Amino acid sequence: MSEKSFKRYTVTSALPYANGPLHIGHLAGCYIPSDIYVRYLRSRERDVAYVCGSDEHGVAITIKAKNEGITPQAVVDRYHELMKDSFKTFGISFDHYSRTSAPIHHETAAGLFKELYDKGEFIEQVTEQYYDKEAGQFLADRYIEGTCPKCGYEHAYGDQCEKCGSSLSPTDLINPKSKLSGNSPVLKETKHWFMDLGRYTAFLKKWILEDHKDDWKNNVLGQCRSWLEAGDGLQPRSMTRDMDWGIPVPLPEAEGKVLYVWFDAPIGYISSTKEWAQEKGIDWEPYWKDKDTKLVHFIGKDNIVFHCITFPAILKNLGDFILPENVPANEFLNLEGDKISTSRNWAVWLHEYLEEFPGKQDVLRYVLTANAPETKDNDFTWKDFQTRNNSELVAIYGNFVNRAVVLTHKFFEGKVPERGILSPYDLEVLEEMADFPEKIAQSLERFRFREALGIMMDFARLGNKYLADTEPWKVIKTNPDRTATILNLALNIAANLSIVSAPFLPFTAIKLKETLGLGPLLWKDAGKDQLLITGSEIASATLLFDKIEDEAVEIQVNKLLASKKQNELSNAQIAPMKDIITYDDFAKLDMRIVTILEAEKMKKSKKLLKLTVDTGLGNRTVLSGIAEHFSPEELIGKQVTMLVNLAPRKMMGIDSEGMILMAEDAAGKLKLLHPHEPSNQGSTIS
RNA sequence: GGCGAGGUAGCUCAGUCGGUUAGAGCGCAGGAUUCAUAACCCUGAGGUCAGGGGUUCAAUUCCCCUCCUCGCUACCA
Repeated sequence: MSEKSFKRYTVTSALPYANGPLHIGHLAGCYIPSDIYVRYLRSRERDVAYVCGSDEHGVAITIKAKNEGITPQAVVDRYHELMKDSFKTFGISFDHYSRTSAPIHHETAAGLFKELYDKGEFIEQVTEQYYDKEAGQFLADRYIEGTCPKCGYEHAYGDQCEKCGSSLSPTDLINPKSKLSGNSPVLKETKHWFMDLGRYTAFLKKWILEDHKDDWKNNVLGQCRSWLEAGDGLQPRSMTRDMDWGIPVPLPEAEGKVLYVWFDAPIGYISSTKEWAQEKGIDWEPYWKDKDTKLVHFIGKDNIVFHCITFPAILKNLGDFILPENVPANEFLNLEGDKISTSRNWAVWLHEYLEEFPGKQDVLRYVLTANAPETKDNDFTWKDFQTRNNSELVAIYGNFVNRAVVLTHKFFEGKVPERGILSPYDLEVLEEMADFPEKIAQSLERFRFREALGIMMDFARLGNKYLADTEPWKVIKTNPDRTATILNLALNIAANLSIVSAPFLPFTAIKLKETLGLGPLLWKDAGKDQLLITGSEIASATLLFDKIEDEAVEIQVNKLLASKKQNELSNAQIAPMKDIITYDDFAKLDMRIVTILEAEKMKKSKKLLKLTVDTGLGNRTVLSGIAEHFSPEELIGKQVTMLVNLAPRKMMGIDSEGMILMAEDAAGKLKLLHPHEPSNQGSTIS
């Protein structure tokens, strides 16, 4: 298979779900690798359609909309624009970025559903599902919560108990509750259309486990095997859902039902291709139906089953569609040791990165490629981000280019010096240089992006070594001609670097080409040793990469720590209720609204403030252990709550005649309690 | 629980269809150097290949067991 040469390529990246912004996990998982791959293919002048789009259906979006009190359309509009914009700024070079709410997608998905229906592909089944009367909708398993029958955990989901890990079905739950309304759902009959995936088992086993056992990634094969060789085999899977958000099922008896989002989402690749072809005025079909087209799906590991089992089964049934040649799924990226989570705000958001690190797209692209979770989950840390920038991009790549350019300006007035006789060492270096493009290409063709990037950096190292070994800054004193040859070669190495690094670092490659005054160059030019015209001017040196200082990294780490703290707060245990008291117990407390007249720090005390308050009954002195939370100035004039009949207590030689009441949050931070509008001094509280 | 992927140097990862001294980058130490963003270049130290058992002349690699991380487990996407 891998030996086959293809006429064209259709490359897809997982459609990002439009219920939140993009983060580094998305990028590392599939957008950066696919973009590198596609940029490489284009450089090789291959015919490519690189398509993607926002995935805008599914129950999660309707719930988000409900929670925010807006329409699902408003949710997806917001995130579609944000994601599209972020991708563009970040340099993900889709040929087309569509969305699943687009009319062309509705038509395409409904049309293909109908085609399968007409072929008799679906099994109709009436089942009983939980229905939330108040919310007026059927509930996905995930949105039912109840007590786990196996371990008694009270917040088990309808599909799984997080505590004991057992898989459940919603009817197993004891005392099920809708997560939408909190009510007890009722069972209600509903009809759905199922694909009988079991019919494809033999075909899928041969296609994946035999035909692709050598060229698909281990993690992908393993995941497929676990489905295909499961004890019960592949089960029929419902392709429709009871919902009002999505693509209506194109059947008269399917009122109030939409296509399952995993039926329609992969078809989004097809409709995106159609939309692109339409705009370009070309035929979309060869990109999906010609046997000479190589279809590649870039996804994260959570999507393997849909791209390797369900979608191929659909394509297979449709008959004239091709199947993916490869599905190079990546594992997951963690962030500073914890898994990335949208709901916990534990993420580096792309749109924020682009604002906070303007012009540093390539740095993130580099770091996420160098540390891509290709074979196992990986960890992104800001420290690593800084180190890779400073000691790899700046010190190796940027430094080499800078040296070559600066030396050329210093010794040859910024003109490409003439090449003279080549030394044996020169020839050796040129020979080595000529091997790099093919080595990088081979790694890229095999989806080994980390490896390819490493080889690219080795090429930059070769440049540095060449300068270190030939020492043009010394040779210039005795032999200007030889120096000219050295710098001519060094500049040619830099020119080559601009070609082979372009898929990984597109912004940098452009800057480098501009600096060297190069025209458009293709992969086939890489390895050549005379890309520059002797005597042509090169621009003065600009730094391709800047150092990232500790402060910039600290800001990011602190931002994450703040998220973590916020999470702890929202998850904090509420203090249990104290013992019941009588009204008489309560009535003994004399609490009043008082005004703080004076406030000063107690000498020799970290915690105590000395306050003078007007209680309406006269002024009192109160010592309060709040100095770490409030400055004296911010307290003066404030009306607060005070327990006035607390027995006086001497602290640091002063009598404290009462107690200011405070609320304490989970983080131990104190908050004043004051009346919502000014009150008379001494107003009682009961 | 079942299935799958992973556990290799301080860190991030290669690798091993069983075979001399297990590799790379970064980090660290030393050297050299000064064209370059104190960068480059050279050298070096660092590993019970998660743990235990087995097969074998030989195991990091194959088999079994245990531990740890992550994913999937079919209505989240």
